[in-house]
Amino acid sequence: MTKWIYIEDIASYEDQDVEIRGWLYNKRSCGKIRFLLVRDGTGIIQATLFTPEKEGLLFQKYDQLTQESSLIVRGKVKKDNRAPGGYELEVQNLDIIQIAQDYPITPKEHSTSFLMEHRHLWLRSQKQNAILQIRATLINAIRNFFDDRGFRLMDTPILTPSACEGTTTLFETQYFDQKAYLSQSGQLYNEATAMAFGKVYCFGPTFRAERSKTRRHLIEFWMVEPEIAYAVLEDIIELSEDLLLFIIERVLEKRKNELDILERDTAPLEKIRKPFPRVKYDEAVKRIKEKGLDIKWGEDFGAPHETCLSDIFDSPVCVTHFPAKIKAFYMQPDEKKPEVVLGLDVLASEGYGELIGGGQRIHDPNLIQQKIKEHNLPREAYEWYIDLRKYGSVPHSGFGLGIERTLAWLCKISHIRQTIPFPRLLYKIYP
RNA sequence: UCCUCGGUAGCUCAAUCGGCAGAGCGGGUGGCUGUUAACCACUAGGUUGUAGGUUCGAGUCCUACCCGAGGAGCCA
Repeated sequence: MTKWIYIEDIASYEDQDVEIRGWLYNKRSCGKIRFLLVRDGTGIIQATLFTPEKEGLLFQKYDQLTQESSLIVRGKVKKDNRAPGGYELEVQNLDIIQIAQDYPITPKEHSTSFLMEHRHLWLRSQKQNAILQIRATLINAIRNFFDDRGFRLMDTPILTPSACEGTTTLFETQYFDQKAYLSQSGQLYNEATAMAFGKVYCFGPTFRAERSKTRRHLIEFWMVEPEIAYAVLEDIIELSEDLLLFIIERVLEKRKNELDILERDTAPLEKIRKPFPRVKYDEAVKRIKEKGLDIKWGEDFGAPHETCLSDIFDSPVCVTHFPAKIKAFYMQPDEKKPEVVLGLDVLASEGYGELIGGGQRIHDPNLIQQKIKEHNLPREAYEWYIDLRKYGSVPHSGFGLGIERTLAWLCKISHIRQTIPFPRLLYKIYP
């Protein structure tokens, strides 16, 4: 029996007979030599066919093969500089599993809408494969980061009885005879688990029913949210720096090949060091105005403002101390300047916008009740949340990191829809 | 939701002033002993998004609708 191996491990099998199970990526011929490009999900290898006479069995099989036909090839692994990837397989034996008829994605350019309609097949293409390999590494790095630092994983519910921050952007669904909503953040629940476990994180999908249609938005996206009891703003600024540096380092180390496939220039990522530049909202507004953009104190940043800020610094930037009225009800006011809150946004470099949003939460029981009232939130839905301030309340802080935006930034790809296997976009839920 | 642009062969696009519907890729057939999105020759392939209208004549002009792309607001 020939050993079944994966293409990513091919280098350890030089001059040995192996079996590869995969699909035909492309084929070429030149006289009495034929080339198959076989992919198996972990890579692509060139397989060569030689036959003295053209009517040979291998050539008959070659002629039948079409793009994305499934096949098993057996042969000897050879080092050869002429082969893409440096290794090729001298085929002795070829089994056709199924002939694919008229595979729609040809080795030519296609429009985005066509590729999105065929997302289930587009995943097989080399660049999409590279992006999602990096996604898996990114998620693994994030989990390792928190697990190794003693954070407890706490899964927060996806079906929730009320809004986290407001009610306009939630997907409503039926929960037997009452209404329920798809979670847009695990944060409020994490404030409860942090009081039970000290430091926690949740990792899961979140849903926003906003009618936004930009390269930075998904309707369904994944977010990791750490929350730490007794932590203040400064603590989570440092945590966010350490997290981003760790994932950059890990992705550069493990996914060099995939970043090459994506033609990602990694120099800007390699240059990133801590501490990141820190600006308070007041100063950020001043810097944006100096660059000639229009913004007034009290306004939230738009996409051009975020791009402007990240262009000024050659690194991710921590923006803090925002006006209270543009931030969520639970944000802790600054003691020295109560009209601003101890919020944190980390903006990516290279114009990729907000990666992280978070801050220090209100721990005073009277203040939290006052804010709930001011924001016209239904008090009965927040009784449990108010309890957290009644029974051993402490200062606490946390943030959320968007997985897809982080991945888009790491890969430097233009649109977030390529960073998740099956993106949910405005009005688009197929496939 | 608003603004801008687009819809022609399976795919990506061209078609001058309103005047014969075209090419590359992919498919099929044949050729080539090291190809790199291989190449060369031949070949099949069309209700021009839908519905109206103007005109001797509409892919092209007008109206409505449908679908898509890019951007804005909001956000991670």
